[in-house]
Amino acid sequence: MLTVNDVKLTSTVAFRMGVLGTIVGDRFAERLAVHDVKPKHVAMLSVLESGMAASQLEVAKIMRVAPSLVVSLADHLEGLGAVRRERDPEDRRRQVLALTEEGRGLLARCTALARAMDEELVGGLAPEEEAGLRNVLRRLASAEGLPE
Amino acid sequence: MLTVNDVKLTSTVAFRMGVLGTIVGDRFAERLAVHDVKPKHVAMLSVLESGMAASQLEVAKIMRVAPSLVVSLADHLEGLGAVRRERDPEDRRRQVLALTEEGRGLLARCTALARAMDEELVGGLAPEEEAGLRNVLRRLASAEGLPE
DNA sequence: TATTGTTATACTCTATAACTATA
DNA sequence: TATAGTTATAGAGTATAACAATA
Repeated sequence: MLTVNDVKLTSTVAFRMGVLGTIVGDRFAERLAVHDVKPKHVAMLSVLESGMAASQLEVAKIMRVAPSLVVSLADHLEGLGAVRRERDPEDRRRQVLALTEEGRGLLARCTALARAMDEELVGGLAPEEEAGLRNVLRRLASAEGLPE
Repeated sequence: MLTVNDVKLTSTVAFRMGVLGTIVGDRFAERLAVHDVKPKHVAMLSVLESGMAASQLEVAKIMRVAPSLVVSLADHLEGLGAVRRERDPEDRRRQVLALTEEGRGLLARCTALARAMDEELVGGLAPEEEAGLRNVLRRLASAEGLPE
């Protein structure tokens, strides 16, 4: 082959997803600030709501973060009244995290913020383009072993 | 309305793009390590290659990072022989960053890594799904004012 | 004075390691 | 001894502020 590879870095899926992910994540974080939470706090609420994990160590594994980070996330959410820590009577080492009614409301409010961002993000797309994007994101998330 | 909003946070475009962007970005960073660079270094090479910016302050604006960060990125790339700093004779305050041949080669090798990741990422998609994804990512990037 | 680049400093996020309580 | 959680510490990444050189 005599032709050269002139694909630009910035047009690769990997580079664009990384950059757009950072921008979208930062913007989500800014908006979450009114509720005094960060994306990882909301991710934790979501994990608890799904019932996929209850103890802090289980939550850490699902979220792919260090157990020590779960401690501080849970501390903050507990301070907001969004979660309660309950000792497992069968194994008193385990702290079972329980979503409170306040926590469910907080999750709903944060989800509403994400949906509002979605409208801004995909508002300029044709319906079939939006459907295609959602479908592909769902499949990529699934391929990465992410929940839902 | 009596129905409740039961859209899940994890299925929003905003949340998924943020999470997938982090995963993809981290993976790209891991692979770039063999070339002793990080994503921002490669982004800078790409900006220089595009000719959209030359002075460090211009590069900082295009990349949306602090000027002080451009200093350390340029220091590192200069150490690798990928860029040269040249004082602008017309305004000796300006450091014009010039991509070297070595820098072009480095950019090409890093772009090849991104393309290899693309194949893994979209390999499971149908051709029209992949085309749709690339099209949508290009439009979202454009809407965010990103280059290319 | 204003601007470009640099250096010094501090802050955020998160992981690793040491430690406590329970098993 | 091993495990769940916690606390202490450290590192990466990046911004802000102070500074130097030039305009």
